[in-house]
Amino acid sequence: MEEQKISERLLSMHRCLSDFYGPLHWWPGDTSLEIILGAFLTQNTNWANAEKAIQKIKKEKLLSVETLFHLSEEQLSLLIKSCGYYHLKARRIKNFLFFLSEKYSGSLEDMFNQDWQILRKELLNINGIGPETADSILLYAGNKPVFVVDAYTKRIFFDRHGYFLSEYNYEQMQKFFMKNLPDDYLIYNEFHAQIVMIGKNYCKRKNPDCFNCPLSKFL
DNA sequence: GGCCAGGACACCA
DNA sequence: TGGTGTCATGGC
Repeated sequence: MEEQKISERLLSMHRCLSDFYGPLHWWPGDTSLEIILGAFLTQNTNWANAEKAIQKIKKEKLLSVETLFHLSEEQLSLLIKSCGYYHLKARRIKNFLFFLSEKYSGSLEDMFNQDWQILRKELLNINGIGPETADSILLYAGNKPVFVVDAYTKRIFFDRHGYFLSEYNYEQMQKFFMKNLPDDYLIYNEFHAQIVMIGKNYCKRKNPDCFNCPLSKFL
């Protein structure tokens, strides 16, 4: 398909989903710190379990950079147990907090004032932050124009709609969207949120419901 | 009781 | 560079 056609088609899909879902107000979370925590906690985990862990941290009034930084890895792991992989995720969150403290004096505002392409590299250097987590942090907590690719994106645009010629890696898939969509973080935000909704509701690994999927007319 | 969920990394060849 | 094992809880 010609590039212009691909762009038009992607935008058309995006508009179709906007009509279908309305504004999704993503990412679920009141503050940038909460969004960042969510990005770690939902790694290979369903959101409901991650959400429980966040609620527990909020209920204990521990949701601040300063407080979490001084919490031990063990204490943190017990708070986030509900989301699975909790030892691992506690270490990863502590790795991030250590980076934030060392590099930006614990200030998320200073961190997000950094050029986002440099910040992306810095985040990827932290053990426990891969491309999806880094991009979720940049887009949803920092309002940076980065497209987030996840398991649903692959399933919908590769397995279902066959947009990618072969199985692209993360960077290639991301480039596909960023090349073909306007450079606008609001569009990236909303489109990825819509993709997750479609993935959860219509494009499950088993028993996909293509018939009722609002994207079926684009097949 | 089995399968799955909004990844990332260590290890090995 | 690519494939495989590991990390783990809770809902259906």
